[in-house]
Amino acid sequence: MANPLVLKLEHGADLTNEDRALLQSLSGTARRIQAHQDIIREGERPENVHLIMEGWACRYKQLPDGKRQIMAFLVPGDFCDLHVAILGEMDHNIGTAWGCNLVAIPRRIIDELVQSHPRIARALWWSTLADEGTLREWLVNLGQRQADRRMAHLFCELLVRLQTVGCTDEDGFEFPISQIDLSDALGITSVHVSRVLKELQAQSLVTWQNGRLRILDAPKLKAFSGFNDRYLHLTRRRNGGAPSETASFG
Amino acid sequence: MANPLVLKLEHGADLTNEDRALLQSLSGTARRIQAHQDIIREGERPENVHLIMEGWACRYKQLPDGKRQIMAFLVPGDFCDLHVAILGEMDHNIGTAWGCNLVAIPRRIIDELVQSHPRIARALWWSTLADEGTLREWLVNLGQRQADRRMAHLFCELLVRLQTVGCTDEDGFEFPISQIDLSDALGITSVHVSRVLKELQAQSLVTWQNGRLRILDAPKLKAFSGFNDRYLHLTRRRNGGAPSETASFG
DNA sequence: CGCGAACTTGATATTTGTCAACTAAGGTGG
DNA sequence: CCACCTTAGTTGACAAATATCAAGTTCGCG
Repeated sequence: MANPLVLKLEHGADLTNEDRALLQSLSGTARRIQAHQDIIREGERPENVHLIMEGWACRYKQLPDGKRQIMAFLVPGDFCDLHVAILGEMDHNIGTAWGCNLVAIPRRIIDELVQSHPRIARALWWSTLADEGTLREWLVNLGQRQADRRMAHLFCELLVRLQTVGCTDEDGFEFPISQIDLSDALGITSVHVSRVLKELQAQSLVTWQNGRLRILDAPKLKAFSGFNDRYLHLTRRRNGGAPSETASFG
Repeated sequence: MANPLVLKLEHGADLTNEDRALLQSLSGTARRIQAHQDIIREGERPENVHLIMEGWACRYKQLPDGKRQIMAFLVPGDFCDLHVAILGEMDHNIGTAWGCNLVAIPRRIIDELVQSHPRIARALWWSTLADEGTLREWLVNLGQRQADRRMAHLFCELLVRLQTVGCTDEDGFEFPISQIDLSDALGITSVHVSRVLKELQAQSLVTWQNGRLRILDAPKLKAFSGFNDRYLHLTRRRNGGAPSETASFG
């Protein structure tokens, strides 16, 4: 099976075969992490860069009163903490939402790779900037859409992202997280998740059984939620600019 | 008066005097933009990098049904579109929330600066990553806090950010935006903004008159909203790492 | 002076949260 | 293999937060 990291980063830069081989070699020895474990905590300065190879993780913050907000779901091919070194320390936690295979890559390896391979450098920055775009869309989702559209929008996003890394089949994907996790991502209560979900299923938009989400009518679901995948920046548009552009920020 | 860009970027890297002089020279010829004008629109690929020197701008997305979500307020020292080149095109709009002085810097200039001055490169990436941290906190704000805390939290953030660039006086700052803009940032209606604001004023936390926001009791406001400025990454914590760290991603 | 945009206020509607009881499913020890 | 326990999910009744609608009010500005 193709490597999710390579599949993803193809969207961020024009990789060479050498680039691909190097990226693939990063994902050598994944280790298994159980569900609901923290991978990195707020305040830490991780020495390794963590890459998801399989399963689900999430970025989250926990408030003093116990409330929790999930700020991103991390799927295969996603980095947890690529550029923390520049910020100093983590300002949020990353935990598994379900069992997860992940690779810990020494920062030094990434640094070297980036210094000698400008396309990889660019692709990695692209992935960070695309994450930021996703975050912006989540903000719109929480701020402007009501619960049913909000949930539908998230499902659309996950479908597209998982398609990109080859983790879907024709009508859906493995989605083994709990309704409680989902409620923390959507900013609603788990009781309300249960009701809204029932509603989406009643409208024949999705089904979610045995940890598997089926998208019954993707176009309808996208229309319903106002989903447009532009913010994911998956379609590389030719950059007329000087060749320096690839190198300048790498 | 000190340059807001320099004041801000000091927090992102250990700048030399040469770095400071170069950054300062960027902000040469600001031009004035009226209130409620777009600076850059979704889908565009700006040729210049835009830097706010004075006034207020915001990132926002507009939904087909007319709803608008503001995703960030941009204040002096903030870039609008530093790294768009890597993403290809803007996935959101940037507009003035009020009159604004801004500088348009040719991308080539930035590219050259970054290639020859690693600390500046690092500081610019730092600013982008710190923006991302801010976005995450906004997500928590929208997802988990109710309207009064949410508004208070935003006020705290703006206070700290404006202090950083020398745009506050002892008890507040110029805040000439409309309640409608504020409502689009907080994800509530402007009617509700009016009510919540009245409440905050009744609690003697703030006053907002004649386009000027006074923070009457900052510690109380921070406690009330659960504000902690860690996510802004303004306090540089020493990075034990190898010197390569400054250069690796620059 | 009068217009229009922003803001305020009250009445009411809608969405979502809270609480509590119940059901279903998975794991563990006897 | 069953009794029991725990956790997740469901459902209904009710409460709280916020939205909507509509009618003022204020204020800058032509």
